[in-house]
Amino acid sequence: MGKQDSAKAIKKLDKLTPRSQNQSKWYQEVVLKTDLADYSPVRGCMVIKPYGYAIWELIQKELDQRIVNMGAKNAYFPIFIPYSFLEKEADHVEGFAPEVATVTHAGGKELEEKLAVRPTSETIIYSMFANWIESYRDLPYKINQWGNVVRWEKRTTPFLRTSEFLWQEGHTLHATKEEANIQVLDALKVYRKFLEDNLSLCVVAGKKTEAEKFAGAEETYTVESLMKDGKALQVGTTHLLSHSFVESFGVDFLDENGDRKTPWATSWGMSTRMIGGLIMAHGDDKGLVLPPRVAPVQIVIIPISKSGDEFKKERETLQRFIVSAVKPALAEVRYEVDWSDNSPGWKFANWEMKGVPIRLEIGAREIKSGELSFAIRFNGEKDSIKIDSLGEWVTQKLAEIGDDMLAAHKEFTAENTREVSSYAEFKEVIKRDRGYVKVMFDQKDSAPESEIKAETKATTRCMPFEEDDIDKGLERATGKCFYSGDEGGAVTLFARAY
RNA sequence: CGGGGAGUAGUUCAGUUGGCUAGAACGCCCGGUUUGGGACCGGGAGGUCGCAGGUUCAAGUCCUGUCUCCCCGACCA
Repeated sequence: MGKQDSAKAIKKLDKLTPRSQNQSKWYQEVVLKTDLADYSPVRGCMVIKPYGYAIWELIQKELDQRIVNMGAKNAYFPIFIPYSFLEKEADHVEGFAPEVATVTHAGGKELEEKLAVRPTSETIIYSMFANWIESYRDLPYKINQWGNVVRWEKRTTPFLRTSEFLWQEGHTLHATKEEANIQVLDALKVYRKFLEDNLSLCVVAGKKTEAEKFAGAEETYTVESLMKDGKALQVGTTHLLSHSFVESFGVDFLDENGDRKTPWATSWGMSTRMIGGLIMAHGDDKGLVLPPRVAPVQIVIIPISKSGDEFKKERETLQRFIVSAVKPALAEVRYEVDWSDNSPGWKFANWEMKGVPIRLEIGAREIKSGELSFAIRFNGEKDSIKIDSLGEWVTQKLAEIGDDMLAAHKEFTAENTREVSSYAEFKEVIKRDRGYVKVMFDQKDSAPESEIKAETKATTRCMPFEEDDIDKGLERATGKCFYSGDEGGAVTLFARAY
């Protein structure tokens, strides 16, 4: 092996491990090499770096608007919760106790009462609601909080499951159960629409089984998304809490007749896990593929020019061209011009890894012809566009890429949703194809679910809505349970999940 | 938390039965040549070998503890 060969061989090591070769190594490298995040000295916690945080900020901005449009007002509650608060709701503490971090010492002394670092904020929020709600005129009462929570998970992965994560949690109170129910489904609709519009993620909406619902909820709804490796990811949840928490913390109100009533509560949340979903649902061998709406850089411009003094004029011409002819057309767009010293090939590969939706190449050729060369990250399309129509084209193209990515993910999800009628077939499909497996299942007793999980690693993801339409209610079809064979099975999706 | 693997430069790794001033490549900085799919030459900076103890004349290397990461399970947004 010559010197050059060995350098080349080593350089290859610096490249991204192809997704097709080693999924988990790929994921880890994408997160680190694209500068989304870094590990921290504390187990399971990650540092979200500027590129990753920019995605989160774009997510926040858009989602926050939609939440506010549902009538929620933003507020902030403390991260510390008296531990006894968690214990007031038996199911809640039972569900969360194993993963709660607690503060036992502060100010150099042992605390009289230990403090829980919130794993979720229901308890502290409803304890405050008890003071704030007095009359039916105060209802509905809708609060949203952007914050962080801590859950001491046994096994962590950046974005998909971290000890601390950032999220949004909405908490609402309503005069009637019907209203609360509508709120729970409205939030679910907002989540789905948001994920489709902004993250180009196809999701299945549905209701969780008894075994899978939130600790303390009467009903839990979910939006689940299928990752490219055939495993499902719960991207968002909404809970009909009904009277739990509310009763424990003594929240009540006087109705029109002066009668003391208990309001009906809901809560709902989505987290930085969404970013993990983005990576896993859209990424490919070359790295990230970002949907334009949440791409911190939507367009990267690679100037192609010779260096050296004799070409200084050429570079200046190129720069002037970019400033005068290109930049005005990109006024509404997040773009970056990469003037770094790296070679064009390196820049192409690097920005592809970072998932930038559109690349423009601009050199002497483009200046001469008045047509800019472009490449689309998502499908590899390469062509050129007249400089005069650049502005219009960019707006339309970015929207189109978002739509196409969603369409592709919808197709993928449909292709990987399979119906089976027997457990034998179920096991085979889960093992061979993964994806969603649609069955008739009787979920009233949780034992079968844990048996199936133990044997196949697959869990119930949800009981979907009729025709995938949240307004139509859950699928009404019933039949024999594929597992027990008894009547009373309802349409249920299983999958291996993150 | 159980089973397995790993921690040496920013990264990937080498480092012999414990033995001289701990190495390489890539990356980074400086100078120059380059630029349409991961360019090249010359020079340079960068390490208390994860951390804490111990054994020894001598520890990156052996022992104990501990922390973090990766893979597999049980817990989960």
